[in-house]
Amino acid sequence: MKLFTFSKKEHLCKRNDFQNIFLKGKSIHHFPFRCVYLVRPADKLQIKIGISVPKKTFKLAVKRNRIKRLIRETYRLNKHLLYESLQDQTIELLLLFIYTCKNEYTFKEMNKQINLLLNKIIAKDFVKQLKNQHIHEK
RNA sequence: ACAGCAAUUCGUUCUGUCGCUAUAUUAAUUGUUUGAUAUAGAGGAAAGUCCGGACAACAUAGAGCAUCAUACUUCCUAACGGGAAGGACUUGUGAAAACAAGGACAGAUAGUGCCACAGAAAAUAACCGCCUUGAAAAAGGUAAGGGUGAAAACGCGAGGUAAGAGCUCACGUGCAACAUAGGCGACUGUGUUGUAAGGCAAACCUUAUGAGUUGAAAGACCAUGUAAACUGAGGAUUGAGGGCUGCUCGUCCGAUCUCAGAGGGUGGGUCGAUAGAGGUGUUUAGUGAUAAACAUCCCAGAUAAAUGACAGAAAUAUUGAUUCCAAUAUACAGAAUCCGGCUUAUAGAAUUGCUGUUUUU
Repeated sequence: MKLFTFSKKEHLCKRNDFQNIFLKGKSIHHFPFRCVYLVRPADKLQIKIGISVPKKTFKLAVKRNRIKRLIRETYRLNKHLLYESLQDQTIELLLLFIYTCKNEYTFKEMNKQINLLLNKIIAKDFVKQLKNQHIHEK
């Protein structure tokens, strides 16, 4: 697998997925983001992400597009961190990045923050969480 | 040369690396897909969603009322509340001729209503004044003069009269009708006759013309699903109920019906949907909007939503420096069924025209 691609498979596309994330997901805060995540059992490692920039803080579509593209680009360049560390785990990981800052970040700053955020995510023990979820459901 | 106004056009460019979406070709794969190569990939406003159409649904003719929109003329257009050319009006400049700008430019003699303050009175109006009658109080006549106001008896002169008054007349002004000349027409010129107490329709309203409603989340097909399924109630041509226009009528459907309830499932794909009232160029017709003919081109198609990021160079502007340097900035803004307009936002650049100032000849 190539490292720096970002195709449609890795996008969140279904409306159900979004609803599920908002209903059941847990969140990590790392300024300027709020990251909501949801773990599901699966055959292989699969990571899907969505990006959301609220209309309240950025009223112009141009600015929202710009921020989305920056986040997507920085994720694309940093996502190998996630894949390398979670290689062996058989889970489906849904991530939703919500941009909460009111100012625009430059590429360099964004890159740095995304890097830190991904490291935070890696530190979580997803397998354990999955087990706990199963127990709760039962 | 500079500044201002108006109109039109454009609205950063190039290279490299890494990505995204679509299409075509090709290789692999049962297939879903994956790889490689090539090509294409936001705007003048894509925006506001304000008008007008195309398109689709509402089984199917229609009528009236209500409601909404429009309102000088002719033309353009698929259509328009848009545009072009013109007319009258208002405003500005000007001695005039003329030039420029502006817009909800039908009706106030169908009716109702309103007209702040001031003023006697704001629409069948007499306060002061003037005149007549009368002893007086008062009554009557009078719109010449005064005063108020945004607006008050058409202006001015003569006749006339008790005083006055378009009461009469001359010269003008406005309005209406008719005739006549010009113009397709709005309208303009001239003449005759009549008439003379305001304004507001961006108050209701009247007249004329137009509009069936909804809106791509329209709609069609495929897949999934026990899906024309279950329970209860209603109802028979003497008409329940329904047919996506607010009401009335008409008309049509009408048990494979309607209403209510409980519970379950889907919420995915393909089409619609990108070759069009298309673009570009030339010629012809027309004052012009625009139309016709010929040639040529194919030019975004996403769906939690592609069209990007980084690095370097160039261009332009500003600031600092002072001689080829440095720093900063590069507007408004992102397609979502598609077209034609309107409106609003917009750094900067170019062209043309007009006006002003300065310099030179």
